Amino acid sequence: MPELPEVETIVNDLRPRLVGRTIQGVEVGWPGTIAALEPAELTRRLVGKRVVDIARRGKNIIIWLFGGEALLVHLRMSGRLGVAESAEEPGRFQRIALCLDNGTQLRFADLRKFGRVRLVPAAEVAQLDVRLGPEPLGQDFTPEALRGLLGARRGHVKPLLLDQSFLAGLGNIYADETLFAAGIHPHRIAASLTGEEVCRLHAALRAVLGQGVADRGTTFSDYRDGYGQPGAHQNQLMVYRRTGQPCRRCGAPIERLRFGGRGTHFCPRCQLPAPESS
DNA sequence: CAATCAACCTGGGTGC
DNA sequence: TGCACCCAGGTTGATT
Repeated sequence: MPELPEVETIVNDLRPRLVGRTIQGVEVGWPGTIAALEPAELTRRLVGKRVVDIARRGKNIIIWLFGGEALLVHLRMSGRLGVAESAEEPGRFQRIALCLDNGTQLRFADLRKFGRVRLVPAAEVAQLDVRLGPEPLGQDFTPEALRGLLGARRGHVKPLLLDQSFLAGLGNIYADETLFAAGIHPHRIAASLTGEEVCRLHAALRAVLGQGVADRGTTFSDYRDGYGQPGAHQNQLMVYRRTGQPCRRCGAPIERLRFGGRGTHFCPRCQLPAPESS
């Protein structure tokens, strides 16, 4: 499900209902979600801890606890995170619930069980900045910065946009939509982009991700915001999962390619391949 | 460095 | 209804 705009929406939704709350209990529905940690051990270390902040880095959700540790949440494909009244039915796919001191619960649900909730020291949160590329909506992410990143790369631009160590937060939907908005064919070699194309790509990243946030994310099936509501950006998509349908700009049928197992959607007329490349 | 593939999981959709 | 596929917002590690 969740790429940068979805995770950003969830974090902003949760902040006012989570910060300042103290954890009073932990319910583990599926131990795989907390990986190596025993449920009893997690409970022991969480009960009594107060949430002091919540933040996003790439697609990671960082729930800061008093004392310096943090819960690092990754939603992967089908994870959901929200606050609900304790009295509400848990739902079939609930994996973890943190009981809070005001009668609500922070609930993590995940149909496919790929998502993870890990209790980590501050040093491990800091490691995110080593592992991940820059934030595409950040102040220091300038067209020049993007040009510098692309210049050394000989690979195709589409899979590069999905590489979290290259740029943090893009997933399959927004990568395809960004390349359409920039008018760049997904098969182009990154280092071959002209200065003008790099500027268009930079502007497209900002515009597409910004609109995704403004629309509160893209919902196909699993994604819900912090209140359990679907997003609205699925109505704005130009190419993603529109194979065979007419391009909303030029009318040509949208085509689909595959890069390392990931479906890639593009308009063959609005996103021309490089003249000499194949 | 670049690319592919298998794993990790469950469910929806389609064609026979 | 059943069954056999293919598809899916992600990441990691092995392999070539």
